[in-house]
Amino acid sequence: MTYMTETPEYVDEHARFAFDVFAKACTSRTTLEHLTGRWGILAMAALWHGPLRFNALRRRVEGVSEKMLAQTLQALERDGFVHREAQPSIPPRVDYSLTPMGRQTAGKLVDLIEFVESQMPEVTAAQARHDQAKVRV
Amino acid sequence: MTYMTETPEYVDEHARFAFDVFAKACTSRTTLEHLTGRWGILAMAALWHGPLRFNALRRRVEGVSEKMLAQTLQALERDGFVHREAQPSIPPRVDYSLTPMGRQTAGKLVDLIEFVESQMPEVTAAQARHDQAKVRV
DNA sequence: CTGTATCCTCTCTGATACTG
DNA sequence: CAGTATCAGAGAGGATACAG
Repeated sequence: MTYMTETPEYVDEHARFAFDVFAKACTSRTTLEHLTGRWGILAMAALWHGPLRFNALRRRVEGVSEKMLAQTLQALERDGFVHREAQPSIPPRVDYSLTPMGRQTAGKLVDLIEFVESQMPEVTAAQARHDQAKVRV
Repeated sequence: MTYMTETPEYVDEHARFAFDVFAKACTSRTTLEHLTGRWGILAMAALWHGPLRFNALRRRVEGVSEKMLAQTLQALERDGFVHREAQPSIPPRVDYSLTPMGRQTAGKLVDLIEFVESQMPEVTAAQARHDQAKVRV
């Protein structure tokens, strides 16, 4: 599958770089969505500092249902970002943790979250400006 | 809104850091979703190397409908990541570009995309292992 | 060209109930 | 505790038509 259907006419060195970056994203769109989806990014961030059991994870990611958390974790496990370790005991105990690859990825996600959070005052200000401009019309 | 409803008992320095990171994400969940949503991240990446007009952007983000692209851009513009410049000419011409804040953010998103892409061979291998293990059951 | 408006579909999501 | 199964609603998303 290709996202890029045409090459910009004004391709310079910088543009060529970006073009490649974007083209590469195509093959990984699904995986990327698992990571950046509504619950994926939160689950990864929650696991960032260490392993968690299913219900502990659920409590940390406020608002997630059992179903969605299970679904999210299954996708992330299949992609190799999350490791699932079940102990065949009664009651069952399952620990979720990040794989080495998952850990690197989570680091970048946390970095993104932190950056966005640091910009929230500016975001809020921008929203206010935008809304006020609309009212004037 | 709070995502964290309990403090882990085993909080050490590292965990406390992660805890804070995660707690901070709460206030910016909506903004984060605009950026990491299905079309948001692709639009940001597409604008990474320079301004684009509406339809050029649409062609670069394969599969996006007019409606969703317009919606996505409006959200990103309102949040202050994207600048929209319309020329009152016939036919109309509208250029979209990243604001300074948007540029920094897009950099992190592109970084994430590139990293995930670089891990795709491992992801694919993990998926194959996972699927094969399932079959055995 | 750059959108907006409308209708319609379909997936995502959450609540509930149930199993091992 | 750690899920799975099922159902129903909400909202994302797409196709089409139309406006400026």
